Amino acid sequence: MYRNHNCGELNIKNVNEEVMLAGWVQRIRNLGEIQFVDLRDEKGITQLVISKDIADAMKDVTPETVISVTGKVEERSNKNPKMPTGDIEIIVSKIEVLGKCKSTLPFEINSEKVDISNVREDLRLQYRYLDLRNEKIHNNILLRSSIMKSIRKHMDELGFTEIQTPILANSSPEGARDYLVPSRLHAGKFYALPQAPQQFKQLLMCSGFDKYYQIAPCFRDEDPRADRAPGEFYQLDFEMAFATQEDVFKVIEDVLPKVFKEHSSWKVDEGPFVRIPYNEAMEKYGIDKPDLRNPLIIKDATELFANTEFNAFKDKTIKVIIVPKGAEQGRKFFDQMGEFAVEELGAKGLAWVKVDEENNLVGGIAKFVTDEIKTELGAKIGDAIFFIADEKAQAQKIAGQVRIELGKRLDLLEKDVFKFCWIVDFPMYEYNEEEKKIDFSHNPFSMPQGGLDALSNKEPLDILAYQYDLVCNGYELSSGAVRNHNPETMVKAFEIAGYTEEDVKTKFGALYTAFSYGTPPHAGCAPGLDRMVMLIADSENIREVIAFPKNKKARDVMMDSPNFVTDEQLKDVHIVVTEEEQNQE
RNA sequence: GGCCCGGUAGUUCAGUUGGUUAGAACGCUAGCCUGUCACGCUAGAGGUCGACGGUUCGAGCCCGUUUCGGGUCGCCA
Repeated sequence: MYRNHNCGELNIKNVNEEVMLAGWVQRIRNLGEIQFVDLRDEKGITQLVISKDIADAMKDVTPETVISVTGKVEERSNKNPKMPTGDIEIIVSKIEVLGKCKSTLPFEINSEKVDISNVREDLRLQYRYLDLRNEKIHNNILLRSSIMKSIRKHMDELGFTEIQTPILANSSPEGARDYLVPSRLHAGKFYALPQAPQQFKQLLMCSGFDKYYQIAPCFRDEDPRADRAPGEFYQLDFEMAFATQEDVFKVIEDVLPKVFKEHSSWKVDEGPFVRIPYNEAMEKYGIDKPDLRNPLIIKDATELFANTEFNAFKDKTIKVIIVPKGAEQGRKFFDQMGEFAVEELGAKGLAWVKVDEENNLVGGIAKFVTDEIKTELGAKIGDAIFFIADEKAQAQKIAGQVRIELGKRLDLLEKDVFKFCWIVDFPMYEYNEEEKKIDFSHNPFSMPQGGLDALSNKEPLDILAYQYDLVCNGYELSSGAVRNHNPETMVKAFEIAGYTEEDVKTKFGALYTAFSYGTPPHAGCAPGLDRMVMLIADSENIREVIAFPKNKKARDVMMDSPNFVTDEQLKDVHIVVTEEEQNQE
């Protein structure tokens, strides 16, 4: 009816065939007696030739108009080697306009003159259906589909069962803010969209499903970031019965390298991935999601400066970053790094020295750095050394950010490679300075290392958890844990964070009760799908890999959502909106 | 919620110390053009300079408020 070929498949072998093509007009080159039209569909572009005698049919045809054409395939006299279909063209005999297009578009589509990523993002999101015609972003969505297929294939091969869990779920007191859904049948009560299928998947373990997975939608009402989607996102959520941390690692180390390799030409780390204990990560990288493409490593020099004369270093934790060939940099570079550290990071300063060609310490704070210190740190001829002095946690954090910035400014990152690592042994608890109490540092359902015994006998802040993060190129791809499947241990773990047994029963009743009916030890993980696609697509903006993303304020500017609803609808769900609230818009 | 950056033609941007009628490129419209493929040439249309208020003889530009958008910190078990 509309077409018998797509726009990407005709070639020299089809010459003389009578064909029908349909698609979008990408460009019209009108030379008077003859017009050339680039016709585009998802599969490619084919050049049409419109002669003077049917030029009338082009009257309503503007770029992005949808047409169907009939014509004969001919070999081109001027071939275009840049196009897959560049050997042929279609001598058009008939044009049918299937969908007219306004002559002025909100932005140029598939223009080689304008980079779409420079166009205002809110405009692109308002006309997302047009934006998705752009090849680059269109391909991101196709890539995402292909990645999901690949994930399902490899998870199935490992014996996982895909199970869907409810979207209308319950509010959970810990963690992110919930998206609430008012109940019509139960006045005053609310569902919540799941922040993750956490409790459901643990219950599936109790039910005897051996290996569960799902590409699961998750909803969190928190502010977004460039790498964090507003409102909703997807995870490859999985959980395994009778499994240890290592069993979970093996699954990831099998599936992810395959998925990445199938979709990228970059080098991909093979399993087993590097394991870095949380404390070591904070020491060496100053962050719990280190980018291992960056070769710089933070060293500790607190002991070496124990008797220093330099006031800024007295009684401080001293962190050191040695930059090979850093001595080549001029004064300006060191000044700008210092400016960055002070202004952006809140550092008190950023001290530095160079090791010159005679192996002497010069510049910066050279007079406070002894040769002994230089030797102990392993600094060599041509190195620059940066020093960060502060309270321990702050010094780690600042050094971590300085390390990242040095990597950027000196272009030190290894190219075209995906480097994975596991951050393991997260602390179970952390101290909440504001509320002066102990909080779960990560996931309250994690198994503490040492179990009930550790909870009963160790300092809470010293207890580690079987809790791990998967990191790729500086992005946190996933959290995961061996779960706490013992009701007694669960109650004790929550007790330390200030919850009573009654709280646990009320808030996590199903899980608590289920665990008393025979639940296997289980463990799992949930890599973020959007971030995976973003990494593979080599994009720095997560909205570029989501078909219809919300903006920074969690609004869908295309559908104009969220929005007011009718009084009838409100009445149904027993909600009263005050005038004041309505006027705020 | 804090901090930073931005809003000028359909799009991307320029706009000097505050001083004629606010410009460029691309796009759009019209005309010319038979081998283009980022076609070319000629002409034209297109602006509440985000909004409001202030300073000034005079504001796109300075000041204040506000709004919209992005980045980041908080937040994200």
